[in-house]
Amino acid sequence: MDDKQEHKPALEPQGIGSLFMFFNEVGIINQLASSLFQKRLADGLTVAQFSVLNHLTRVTDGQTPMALASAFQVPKTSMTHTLSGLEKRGLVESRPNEGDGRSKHIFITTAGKQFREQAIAAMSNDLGRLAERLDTHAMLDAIPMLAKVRSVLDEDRN
Amino acid sequence: MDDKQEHKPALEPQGIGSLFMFFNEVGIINQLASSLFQKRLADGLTVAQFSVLNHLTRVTDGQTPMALASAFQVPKTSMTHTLSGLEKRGLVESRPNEGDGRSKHIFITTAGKQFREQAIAAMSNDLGRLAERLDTHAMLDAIPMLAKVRSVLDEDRN
DNA sequence: ACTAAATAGTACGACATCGTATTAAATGAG
DNA sequence: CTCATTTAATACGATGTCGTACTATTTAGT
Repeated sequence: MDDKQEHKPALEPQGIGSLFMFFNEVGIINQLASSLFQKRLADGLTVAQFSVLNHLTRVTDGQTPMALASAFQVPKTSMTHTLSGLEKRGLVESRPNEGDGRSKHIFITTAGKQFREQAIAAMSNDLGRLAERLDTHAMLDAIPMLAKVRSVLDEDRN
Repeated sequence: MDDKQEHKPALEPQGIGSLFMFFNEVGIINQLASSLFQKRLADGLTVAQFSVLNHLTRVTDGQTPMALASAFQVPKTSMTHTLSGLEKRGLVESRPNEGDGRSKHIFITTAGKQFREQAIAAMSNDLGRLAERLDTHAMLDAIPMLAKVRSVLDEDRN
């Protein structure tokens, strides 16, 4: 009787260690990739700011700050800070949200599009150099699994 | 003649986009996992500090700060900061490095080991809950690929 | 319509990260 | 042995991130 746990043993020690290893690798990859990208961004732009420009171009333009915060899973206050830097440099512009006076819409500007393209050009050499040494096929195959992990983590936090 | 680039086209646009997507997912997973772990760490300890305790326990004790910085791929100044917090709380202790007066060795203390075990216990519920919804097998299978990406990024930065 | 609760965004403060410069010790060239 | 170079660690400052509190506006319940 008492050899059975309440719910379940959570996870055998080995599995816990392996999951730690997984998140550990993810953390280091993020660190290294971010600092690599950072070096290619002119004018002191951050990776977070570049990601927003990228999102506005590749996914949808005219999003609200809140929608952007949700898309990147960062606190809204972080997004406010990120956007303020972009707006100060004229890479995005905000327009009022008719129908909701609390909110606004963020649009990428012509300068923002140019900046993004120049940044991507600067990064393409790095990506090409890395692609020679990486198993890009395995990386792309892993994207659905990563997306799944992401969405489970997202739903889990309350 | 002039329709050929200097080295190579770096990467076709589609491949670039996919790599961005890969690093994007990695970034968000890291964000969500870190904030989840953070909540379970008592006394305001950071994930970085917990990772060091974990490393000293699971890999090697008595490392130098420089070796730890290399293991986690963070700047040595970040590691100095991380360690100072751990030492202030008595979770690690430093002893002089006989044979090299510039350096020192970092050892986990009994309190540090206890803290780590308590933190892992606090996290195991979360990990178990997540493991029910995740394809942990696919995640573990991906670890070698992640390690490869990590090591290529590491060797690449000069 | 009216008031309470929810929501978008911001202000502010705490702090973790990291780049640059500095100090101290070890290494190497001559 | 001496001096230049390299290396380990730290001090310091800048800044990105994020939690808490606040304001303004919308939504909902009665």
